[in-house]
Amino acid sequence: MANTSSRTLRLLALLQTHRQWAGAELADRLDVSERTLRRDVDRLRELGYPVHAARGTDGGYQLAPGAVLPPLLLDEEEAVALAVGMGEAARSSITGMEASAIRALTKVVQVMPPRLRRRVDVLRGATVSATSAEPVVTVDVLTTVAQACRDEERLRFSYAARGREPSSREVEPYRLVTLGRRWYLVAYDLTRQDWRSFRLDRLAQAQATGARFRPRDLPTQDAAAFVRAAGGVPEPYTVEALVHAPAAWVRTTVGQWGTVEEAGERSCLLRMTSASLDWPAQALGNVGAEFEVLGPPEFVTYIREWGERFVRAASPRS
Amino acid sequence: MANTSSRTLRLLALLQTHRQWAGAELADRLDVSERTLRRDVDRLRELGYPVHAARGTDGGYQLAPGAVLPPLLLDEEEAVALAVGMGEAARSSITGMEASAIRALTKVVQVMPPRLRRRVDVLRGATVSATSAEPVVTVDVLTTVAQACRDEERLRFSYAARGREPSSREVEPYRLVTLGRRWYLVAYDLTRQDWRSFRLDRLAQAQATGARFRPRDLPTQDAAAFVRAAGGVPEPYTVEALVHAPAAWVRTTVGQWGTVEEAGERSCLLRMTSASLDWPAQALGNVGAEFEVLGPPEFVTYIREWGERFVRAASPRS
DNA sequence: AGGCTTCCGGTCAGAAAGTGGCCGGAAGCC
DNA sequence: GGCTTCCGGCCACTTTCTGACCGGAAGCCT
Repeated sequence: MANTSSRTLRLLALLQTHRQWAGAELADRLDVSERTLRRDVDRLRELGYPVHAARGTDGGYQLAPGAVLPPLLLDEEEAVALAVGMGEAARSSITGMEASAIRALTKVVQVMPPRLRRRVDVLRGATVSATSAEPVVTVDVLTTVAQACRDEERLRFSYAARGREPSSREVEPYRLVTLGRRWYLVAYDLTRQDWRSFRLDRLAQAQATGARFRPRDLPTQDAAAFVRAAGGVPEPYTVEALVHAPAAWVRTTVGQWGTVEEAGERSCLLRMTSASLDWPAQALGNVGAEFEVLGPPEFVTYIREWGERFVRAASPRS
Repeated sequence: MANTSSRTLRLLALLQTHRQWAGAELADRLDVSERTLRRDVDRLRELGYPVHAARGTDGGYQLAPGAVLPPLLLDEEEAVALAVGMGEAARSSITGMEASAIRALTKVVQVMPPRLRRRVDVLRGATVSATSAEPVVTVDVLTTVAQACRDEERLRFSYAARGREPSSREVEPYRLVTLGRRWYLVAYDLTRQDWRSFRLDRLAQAQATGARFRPRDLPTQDAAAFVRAAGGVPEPYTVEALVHAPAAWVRTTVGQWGTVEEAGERSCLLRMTSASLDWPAQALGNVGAEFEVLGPPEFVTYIREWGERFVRAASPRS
């Protein structure tokens, strides 16, 4: 405990929690002489972390942004917040960020004591939010699966295919794919002796067996393509509507969830792809402008019902 | 660089990126003998990080969850994802988690090279999503303000009060408050010689001056109460509706964004507080059940207009 | 300007680690 | 039983770490 490396780490932790630290204070906390503290600071600098020092009456040390990212020293609360936030980010975020979000998530969850993990799941449950009532993928499932893909370890889990009893599976995980706001695992099913795709929200008790394997070649070029091609996976809807508002405005409200094309002077064509209809409906409601639904027919019905329901809700009853 | 502490850290980093590592492999990467590696592992264990070791044909070392959270070693991508995710989490999440989310966010941002910070802001811009077109608080503003509160440092910024020209302010920051999906800073304004609350999305070029101060006593008990009491801040709406669906169901869809009370056998009373009306409208739409809006009147109108708009949108035009 | 506080880094000598090599042992897989 | 892997004691040697003392430089305040 009175180690040098431990002290270096503690110093870094201290520098991360307060912006400014007086030398004497730090030396005191670390229980070393000030001379040694100065040497420790030097050590940090040699490791690439730019510790800034100010002299004078209220001088002190502070950690500045630099070329290398120092190890983050989080407390439990922060770690939980991180896990919850990353779970959310991975699920619904900007294309290209999911992978990094999951990597970060995996790193925290891997070292989190179980009691913290439980807290994460509880909090995530509370976050399902109003956006839609889709089944949630637990952090545990998400991270063990991601980890197994990364480390090329076999995976055992129980899978409840649509309407069927849950069955136990053992697979060689290949890739994690996100499609239409859902997560899928592409894997080689060892009992079925074939490639399969699994919806993560139907998967439970995921566990890496520890057995390593050499990844096989996927028949399809691309894991995402495989999921799309694999039967049984519901094709997401592609919704089209003509919105009577400037394209720029629509673009800012809808953000990245759809594509917008100019159509005439004050109108534009909005196209959104989603596994469910509630999401595009919300988006259109948010735009706040007049629009016409072009398709698909289900969406027309959906919007009409929603509209009628709202009109009824706003009419006083006897 | 050939330091012991640096090596300990690198070992930890390696253990975080792969679940399983063979001893020889690790020794090789760290460029030490296997004996020393074993000692390094021991060192980690002494520091409280439980490194699990398996013997036998494909044995190896792996980092297990333990009592202490080891420092997280993130790469740049992960750090960016973390910042984006935490920014989101802080803004819209479960009560009680914002503070930790912000602390975590501050820690990363503090050490992030500026170029990464820019990437974070770009990505956050893309996340505004369909939920609503509210102005976004930049990470920079959020973190410098949070940091200044924490470290009791004076803060200088430019503030654009409603409809007025931006003016420069110097304050003693007190507390960060989130209210109705918005962020406020409660601070003692040094030029005005009085307590003020500032909306973070109207605040720019925030910068800690470096001058420390001893926090004054806030006249109000609670910073949140102060913001609510402070004139000029628009009171959020409190929306009420009678939903004809089981309370449990409504609770799961609406999550924490509202309170649900049983009302009769198959109905419940849903109450939501929000700065804007679009949010509760979406939530009600999502529930998918019949409902009656009880108030306020603006919301009745809002729902009716939304409903009529949807009905029109679903009707074919000539 | 002068006094104060703070960080800075050289030198020294003793104390404490870290290091590789060697080896017999124990645990898990085939 | 044979293989592979981790384990940890021992030893001699090297390197680093540490606290104490110092003169110096930079920044703040009066």
